[in-house]
Amino acid sequence: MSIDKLQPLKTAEIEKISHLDYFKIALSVDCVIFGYDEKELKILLIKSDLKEFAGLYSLLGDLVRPNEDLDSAPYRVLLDRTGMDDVYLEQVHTFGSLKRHPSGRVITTAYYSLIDMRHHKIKLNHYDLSWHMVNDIKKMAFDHKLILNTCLQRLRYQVMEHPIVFNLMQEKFSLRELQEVYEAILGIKLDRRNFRKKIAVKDWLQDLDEMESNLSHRPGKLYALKKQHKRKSNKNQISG
Amino acid sequence: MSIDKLQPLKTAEIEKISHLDYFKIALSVDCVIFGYDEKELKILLIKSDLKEFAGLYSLLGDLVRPNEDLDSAPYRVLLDRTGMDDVYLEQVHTFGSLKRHPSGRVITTAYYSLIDMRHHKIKLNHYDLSWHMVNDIKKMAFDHKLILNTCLQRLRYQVMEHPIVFNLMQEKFSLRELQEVYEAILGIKLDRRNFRKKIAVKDWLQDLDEMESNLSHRPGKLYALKKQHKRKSNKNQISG
DNA sequence: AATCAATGTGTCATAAGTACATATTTATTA
DNA sequence: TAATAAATATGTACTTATGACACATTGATT
Repeated sequence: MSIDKLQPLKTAEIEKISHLDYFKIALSVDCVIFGYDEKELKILLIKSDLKEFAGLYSLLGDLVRPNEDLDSAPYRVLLDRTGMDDVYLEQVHTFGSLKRHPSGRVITTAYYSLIDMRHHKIKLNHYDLSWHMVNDIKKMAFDHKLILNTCLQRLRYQVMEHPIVFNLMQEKFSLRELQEVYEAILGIKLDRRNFRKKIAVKDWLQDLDEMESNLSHRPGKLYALKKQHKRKSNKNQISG
Repeated sequence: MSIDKLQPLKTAEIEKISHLDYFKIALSVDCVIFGYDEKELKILLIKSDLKEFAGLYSLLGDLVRPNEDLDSAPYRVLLDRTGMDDVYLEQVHTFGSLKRHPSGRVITTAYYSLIDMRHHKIKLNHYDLSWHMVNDIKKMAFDHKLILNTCLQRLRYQVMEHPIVFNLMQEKFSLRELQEVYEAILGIKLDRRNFRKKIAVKDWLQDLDEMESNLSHRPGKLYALKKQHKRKSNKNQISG
């Protein structure tokens, strides 16, 4: 069930539960799913089917089920929509202004995720899903543009602190490719020499003693994320 | 109505609303209210009245009302409990594991706040409220120790980036007093000379050309937070 | 006048950040 | 096969931030 499909409550239904005043609020999760392709940061969106938001896209979300942990809900959404279950996911913020959802009182917790698009072109058509360039997005359904901005801000902060960009990369990559991902995320050009110094200090990379191939210029060395940093899923982080 | 007082739903009631499956989850806010006194970081707590947590303390929280913004709820809680309405408040994380509340499915969004204890000793007795040394707290009701830790971590991070400690201070203060607050929050001793350098760079302080008095040693200069940084309340930040 | 207890300040060494240029390697093509 | 194009790989000098550390000064107390 998609949040988009949640219809306004009929008065009778509201009456029925009004003695349980505090169970009138529904809770959802929304996933800001970042991908990377053709040197651009992308985001996975679904066409909104609410008439209020005709033609607009919204984040992938769903109502939290009464019998599931909040932090499990976005994993379920991602599994359903992308078929992936070993993704990086981080809770960012909870959005709960009264008027944010036209169909009723829905508070949503936003998560962001990084996934390697090349491995998951699979289920897209099932659901009207599509990838969009983050930079091109002007307007979205609900308050989803705000949610996107908040998550992007968090991603930009996290990206230099933790080895998370590697969720967007193939197993083997050159330093140029890595730099291009950083540039796409941060939205700025980086100096190649300083970038390499910064990455070298972090000690995240394993030199594979292999080279790129099939390029029309000098190939670069290939690297992989060191094993000890490969915990793509963080299902077992703080949660309560 | 306090969350503590939320009783387990009787089966009949659950039946009545079961067709509205997704309105079975209640949403609350919990406030981690930091104070500072006698060179110690304190936190404002209330005695839990749930038998499951007899003798334990819990955070100040309440259910979010169907007609209030999520981000307004902690302001209401603080106003009710402390009489303050111009406090610093920041949303930190939402906790939603299935088993976190013994009385039913309650998901809670945690906020932290910094308030100057000296101005708000007022309403404490009304509510069984009391200040506790953060360092002494071993066990709390619900998952509130986890929430406290998460908020403390966030506070420690924020404190060097933004001029928020001043919410714990009187209008006029010496650099020594300021350093003591930082030490209490961070839980470490700081070098006086390096601390002063760091603060000087931030350009937060107004030199008042006044001195401390009534000390049995050399008095220090008094400072105040510069006007442009005095936005104690951040009610109008991101929210959606 | 001497002592106590704190304030106020500066330097040096190290680490991190930034701007910037040259030699090297491979594929291409003339 | 030699020259060219396009990218890789790398180092230095400058600036800024961080951390360790010591001494002179002020005001209250004895």
